Amino acid sequence: MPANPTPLVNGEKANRREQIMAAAAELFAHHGFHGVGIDDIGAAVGISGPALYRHFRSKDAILGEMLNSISRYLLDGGTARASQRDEPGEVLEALVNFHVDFALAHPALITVQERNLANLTDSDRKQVRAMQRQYVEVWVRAISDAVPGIGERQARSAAHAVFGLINSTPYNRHLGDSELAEMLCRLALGALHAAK
Amino acid sequence: MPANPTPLVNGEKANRREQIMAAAAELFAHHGFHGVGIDDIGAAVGISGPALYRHFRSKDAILGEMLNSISRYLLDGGTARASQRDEPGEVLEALVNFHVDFALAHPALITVQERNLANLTDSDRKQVRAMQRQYVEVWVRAISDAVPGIGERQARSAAHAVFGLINSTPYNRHLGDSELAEMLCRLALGALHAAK
DNA sequence: GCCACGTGTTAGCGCTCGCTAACACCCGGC
DNA sequence: GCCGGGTGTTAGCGAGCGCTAACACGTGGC
Repeated sequence: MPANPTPLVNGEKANRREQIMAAAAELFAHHGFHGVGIDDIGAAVGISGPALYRHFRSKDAILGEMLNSISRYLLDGGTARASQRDEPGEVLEALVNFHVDFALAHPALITVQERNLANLTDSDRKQVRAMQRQYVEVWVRAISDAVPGIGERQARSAAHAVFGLINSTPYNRHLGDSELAEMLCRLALGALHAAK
Repeated sequence: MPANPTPLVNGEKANRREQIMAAAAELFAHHGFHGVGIDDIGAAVGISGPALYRHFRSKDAILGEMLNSISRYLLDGGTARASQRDEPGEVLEALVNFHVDFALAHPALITVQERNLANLTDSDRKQVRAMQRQYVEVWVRAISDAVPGIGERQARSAAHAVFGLINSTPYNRHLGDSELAEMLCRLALGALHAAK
């Protein structure tokens, strides 16, 4: 993996902005965007309510930045992995591994991205959707190349279905991480090979 | 534009309660529970806000009844189909078909059930979770029987993953219904056969 | 020593929310 | 003819929301 300076969100000794984003991600994932108050987010990082406005322009901006960075991370990582390999089967496997790793490492972000598109500002939503579409296209190409005789629309449906499969990590805590990762990869590839 | 999906327990002429539940399902699916107001739900069925309280005790009660009826429908349908067949492969196939049919017919309900468990009353949540757990157990048994050598925890993870796959229908509108149904069944069974 | 700045606080605004109160109308049964 | 139950209306309550205002305090540079 090429050194990616943007650490996405992780909660330890990050600076305040990143702390806030991590806490907000957990809260949004659990209660939904409208179910979380400014005060809740503040309390989760040990400051109180309005102090957030020293770091973000608005509550919408927190969600906007969160979804933008997730989409960008997936799109960049996906295109990199797709262009780095030649054999169609390998490309698909690399994409599956990449997405599984992300879903396992950041289940809250997966949840937020899946559920809260509708709560974005118009302009944020436009940007996020654009990146999501491009990410899907990376998968569609990979699937089309790896599964002989599959149509483009079938490939797109299969891609969405496999996202659903992999993104089940938030509900899927019965196995250890590495065991679950292996299982999800096997399931995803099994599904894709049965697609045509 | 009242897109009206046929209510779960379909009385042929939908009475007010069912109308309200259907409208609320669409709205909850799109905006999230806290993103929808009483007035929005009322407006969607042509009455205004507080008139809802002639039919439901509270906004929570609407969600509670919705999730309860979904869970009950899935559990009843799943157990029926599982007990009606003998061969393990057939049981699994029947379960997949059943769940796919439901997800295709009621994408909004699938979305709401997936996202809004946390917004339920404590007692409602307890009931719904109990039924969901039982439904998962039906699947776990079917998978354990049909996939030789798979462990129980692996089967549970596979079940959740396949739910995620099938429940992708809300994002998956590129194929016609019957084509998508066939695709999802094939993907789900392909995944499950690759589970061990 | 002092000022500018970054980061925190509390008070409170304007608005929306879920819900109740009070009232209005329709309609079937006696 | 009238009464009562079912279903609708509008007005308005108390609470909670996102956000701003006004102020406090520590720190580094001159």
